[in-house]
Amino acid sequence: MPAPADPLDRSSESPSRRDKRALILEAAIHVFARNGYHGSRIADIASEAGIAYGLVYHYFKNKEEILSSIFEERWGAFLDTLEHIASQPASARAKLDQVATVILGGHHVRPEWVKVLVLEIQRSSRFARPDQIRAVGRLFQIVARILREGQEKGELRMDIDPDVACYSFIGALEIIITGVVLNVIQPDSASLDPTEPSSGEERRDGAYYEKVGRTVVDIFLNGVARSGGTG
Amino acid sequence: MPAPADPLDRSSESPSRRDKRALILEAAIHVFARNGYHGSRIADIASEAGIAYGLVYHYFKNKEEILSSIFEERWGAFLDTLEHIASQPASARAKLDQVATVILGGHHVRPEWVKVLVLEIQRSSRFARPDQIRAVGRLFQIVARILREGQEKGELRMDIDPDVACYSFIGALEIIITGVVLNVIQPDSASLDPTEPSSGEERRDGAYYEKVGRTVVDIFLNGVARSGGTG
Amino acid sequence: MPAPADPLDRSSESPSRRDKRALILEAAIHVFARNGYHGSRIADIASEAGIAYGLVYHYFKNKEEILSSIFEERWGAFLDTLEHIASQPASARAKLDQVATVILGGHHVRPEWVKVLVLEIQRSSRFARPDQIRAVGRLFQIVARILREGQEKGELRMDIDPDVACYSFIGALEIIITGVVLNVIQPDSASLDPTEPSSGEERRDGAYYEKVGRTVVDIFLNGVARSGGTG
Amino acid sequence: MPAPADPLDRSSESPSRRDKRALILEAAIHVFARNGYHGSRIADIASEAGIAYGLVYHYFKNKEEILSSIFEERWGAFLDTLEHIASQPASARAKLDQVATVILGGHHVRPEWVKVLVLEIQRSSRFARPDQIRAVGRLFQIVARILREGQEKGELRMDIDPDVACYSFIGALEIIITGVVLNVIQPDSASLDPTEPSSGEERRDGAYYEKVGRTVVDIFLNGVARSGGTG
DNA sequence: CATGAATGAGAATTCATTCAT
DNA sequence: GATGAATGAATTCTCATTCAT
Repeated sequence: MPAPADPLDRSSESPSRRDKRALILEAAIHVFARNGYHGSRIADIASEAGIAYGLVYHYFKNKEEILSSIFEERWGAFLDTLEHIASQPASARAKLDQVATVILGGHHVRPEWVKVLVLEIQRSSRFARPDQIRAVGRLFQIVARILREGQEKGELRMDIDPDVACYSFIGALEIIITGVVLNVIQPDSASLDPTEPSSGEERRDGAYYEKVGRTVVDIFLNGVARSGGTG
Repeated sequence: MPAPADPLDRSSESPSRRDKRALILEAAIHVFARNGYHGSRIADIASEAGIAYGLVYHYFKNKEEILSSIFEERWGAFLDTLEHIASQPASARAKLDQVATVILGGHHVRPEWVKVLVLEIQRSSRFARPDQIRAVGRLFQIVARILREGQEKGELRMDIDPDVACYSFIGALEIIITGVVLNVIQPDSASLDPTEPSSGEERRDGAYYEKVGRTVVDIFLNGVARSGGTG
Repeated sequence: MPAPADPLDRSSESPSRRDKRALILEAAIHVFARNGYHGSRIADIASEAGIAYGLVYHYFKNKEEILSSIFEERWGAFLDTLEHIASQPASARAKLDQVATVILGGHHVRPEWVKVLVLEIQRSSRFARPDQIRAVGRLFQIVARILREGQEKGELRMDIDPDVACYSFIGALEIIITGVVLNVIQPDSASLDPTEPSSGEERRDGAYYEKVGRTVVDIFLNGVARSGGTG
Repeated sequence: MPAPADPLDRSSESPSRRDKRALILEAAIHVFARNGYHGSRIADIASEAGIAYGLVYHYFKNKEEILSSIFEERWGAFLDTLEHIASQPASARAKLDQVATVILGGHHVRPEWVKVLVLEIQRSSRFARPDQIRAVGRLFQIVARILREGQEKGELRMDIDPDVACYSFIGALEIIITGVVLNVIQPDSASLDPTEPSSGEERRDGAYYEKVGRTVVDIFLNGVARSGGTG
């Protein structure tokens, strides 16, 4: 797999002069990830970014706009990546594999981003603007579309509702991320095949995510029942 | 199925004289569900409970203790119910059916409770004391145990790790609840078989949850792949 | 000197039935001494006294009345003792010796009482009622009277104002008590004649107070100047 | 005596722009003196200083830090002055005269400062951090040193302990200040030689303090006993 | 653009006091 | 008398937001 150009990474946007804004967002992500949205003060973000207190208000109307900016940019990039995956002329299985890789791998590479997206933004969605709700909904739509096209190509069962089935797939991935983020799940070699080569924590986590991703797709496609026939 | 005595309901603890405490918790659940933990003031809880401001502090040390009390009591009851289900001499499939019913039905009957448990507590790493983490972990362990016993009885595939597989099942249910709670998912007749009888919203939601629950279990057991064999 | 029946001690007033009031005062003294007036809650006093919360309000109108009751009773007894000393047909020196013994010894025997009288009441005197002000003033008047009578009997210099001189005497004693109470002064054997017999802390403090008392009276009477003649 | 450049006065530190902090301290001293520490609200201090509520918290962590800042700065300046006096090549008597003048005169010139130092801080064991205790102790050490050097120079009796004797001197001065501060002592012409010229309250108080100061030193040096010899 | 002082609305928490039982 | 639940005013401290420089 050709290093899929980390879809969440925008740090290459030149954090020089014109993009102090990006600097602030980057800092905000770290601070939000560490202390939560409500536990973070503007002052924390400013000092993390190494800039003056009031400057934050030159670039953002208020605290909430920082959060929604993070959402819009990161989530947008994330959706673009998924959209790209969904549009390929590959099998549903291959697409789902890639989706799992992006979602789990995303957390592996940029844990703070995921932490903020999953924990802080989704939770504050109660106050969400309609466009944000819709943006979250698009994730489901994209996966549902993959499934629907899989049905059309005869790869998947016709008697399941793609709009419900997508929950099973996304839910599995999301709960794993949440679990890791909250330290309920501890990615460790314990559940890994010891014959696989492994070096250092970095590698180990990566291996864990790979294995888990494969399992999730496997279960989603084939089910856990013996010989596929209790239904 | 004989309405399994709503396992989350403890309101029968006589909210009369001796249980002002329960009254406050009940009020807090409503308020937290409506405004979120951070958006709720003690004053709101007090007025929702119809008591004086300071009385809240007779029963709870501080705001956070209210939240964790809610968690401990409701989550404990929830786990007890699951434990009971897991201990029955039924098939894995039957148990998973019941688990889905309890989780989705729980939200149907007491949306506020679920809202608070899922959004305010479970997703909040900030309040996570070790014992709370552990309590959340028990949910996974119980489901994993159901799967493991299913394997032992030859009902389920041996080549999947129950500790990972349980994420797929729980994740599916949780994301549905979250979606509904956040209004991303709108339970409506659109995705329902129009031939089923339906009367009023109440009924419609119930039917939706039933159908979704069945689908989730179906997918989890049999997979979405055609004739169970892409893996 | 025949153990002068600890003049501050009223604990023998039978703390049985009719004197729950005394019980509360006793408890209040301990609590005030420990935490200061403002740092003490009615609840603390009640629990120290082993009685119910609200009962305090049966015996005292409010928190302040507790403090002023302590003052009136203890201070009154204290003044009575001094009055008694002043009325004896003894020399001024003998009387001053006794005053020093009562004041320093009082602290030795009932440190809490003195702590409350000196630190809490005197500080709250800013809000004091005129009668309290007057009561404090009586201490000075009594000592001044001792001095005046000493002048009349030719024992003391005529060219000093008894109303000012009494400050020198009382001030010396008070600052010693304050110092000990605040732990600025640590009564220890360091400044004691090592030839004196001493056993245990109790004894050591007592000896310290005795020695200090003698020194204070000595200085007050004879001055610190060489051969009494720099004035 | 050429008005010795009021040693406690630091108001010349330009309370203009850069020293908002000093402005707040000044206001706090007034408010504390008027209402006592516990009777003063941050709001009072802010409004006395003519600034916004929250600005106080820009300069001080909390209410207590305001009090201890007052202590540190004023008491430090006070000790510096005493240190200076003690280091002069003068007689013990002259030094004690100056100490009395500084202490009594300090109250005359800046009654609020003394009120806060004496009533709110010195008598409050609750705020006594070790370094504050030590700072108070230094007052005693300085006076004890004056006495010790007086002994070495043959001016003072050798048979008194300077560490105890200093209590007699400081105690006399302190109780006078306390008395005046608490209105137990009313500086008035009553105890003044009516032949001395006097104009207005200002002058009268000054005269009173001078006379009292001289008496205190006189008694401390020569004692009140006739012909210096009852000991 | 940058800075950080200034503002002030909130919100949590405390606790003296009252009151029903 | 006794109890302790109930009340709610009072106050501290926080922090998003504004603004003068």
